[in-house]
Amino acid sequence: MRIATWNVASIRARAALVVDFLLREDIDVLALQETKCRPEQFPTAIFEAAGYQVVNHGFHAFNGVAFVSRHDMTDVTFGLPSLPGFGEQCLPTQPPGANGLPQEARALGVTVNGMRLWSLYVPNGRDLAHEHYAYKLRWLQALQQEVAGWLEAEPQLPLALLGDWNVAPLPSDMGDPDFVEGRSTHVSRPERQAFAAFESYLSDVVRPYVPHGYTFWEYRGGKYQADQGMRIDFILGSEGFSSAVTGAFIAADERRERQAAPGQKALKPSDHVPVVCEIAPELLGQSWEDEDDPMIWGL
DNA sequence: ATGGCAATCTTAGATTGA
Repeated sequence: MRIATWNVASIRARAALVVDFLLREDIDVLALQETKCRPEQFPTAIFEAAGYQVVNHGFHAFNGVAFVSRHDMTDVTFGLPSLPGFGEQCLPTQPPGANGLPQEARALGVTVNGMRLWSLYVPNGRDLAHEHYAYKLRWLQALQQEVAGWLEAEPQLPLALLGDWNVAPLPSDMGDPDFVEGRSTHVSRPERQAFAAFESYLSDVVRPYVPHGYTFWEYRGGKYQADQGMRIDFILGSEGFSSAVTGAFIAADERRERQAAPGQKALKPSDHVPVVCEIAPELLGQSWEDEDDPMIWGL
């Protein structure tokens, strides 16, 4: 089965493109970020008509995370109280985060076929001197501590964190000349250290299959045409998840501009593209620790 | 070159994104 993540930059503007992608690439479960809508505004019917169930989390026209899945989703978790919030004042529907500021719709958890999956939209940070940057680092640290706790309690858990991490972990992940180490977000040492902290428990399940490739290209300045992108969307898996991954790809073609059909509105692409991994469900929950079992060699 | 592109709501200029 195929599991994917995609920052769609508005699900209402992109629903037809997303459904087309799901069917064309035979995707079973898709984690979405930047849905940019409240739950009742989500275009659920178009996904259900295509055979997908929908779970989504959003407070207003910013942020927003969701899952669409061909398989049943259980244990739906809307956000994590340990994560900090951001902004001025909570809406009536919006609980406070760990710091008392409004919790944002950036984390959604579901369980599918025994896999624990999270759709995550990491704050972008805006600028190294902006309070949003400090929020980003605190948010990542709080999430990492949650993950550590989950895996200490259940080391074999097939867990995957899918989403827009807004960090380019390696120098080769940053191809946008406007982003410079020491001056820009996404490439700073604290952000890269915050990302690396997850790799004590999880591994990037796509990198082994796609050593180089971007997942985002800025709309402005012809950056896609110049291939000045960045790799900031990742699927990080626990051992119990990673050991079931049999392939992966980045659907970079989804960043292309498409011709509008005659009389139709043009379908503009998201500035992010989908990241996909292939899972062999029968391998889920295995771990290197299983290799401690006695084995007979060379007979 | 502090622009440029896209989506949203406070509809026409501000805000957010990365």
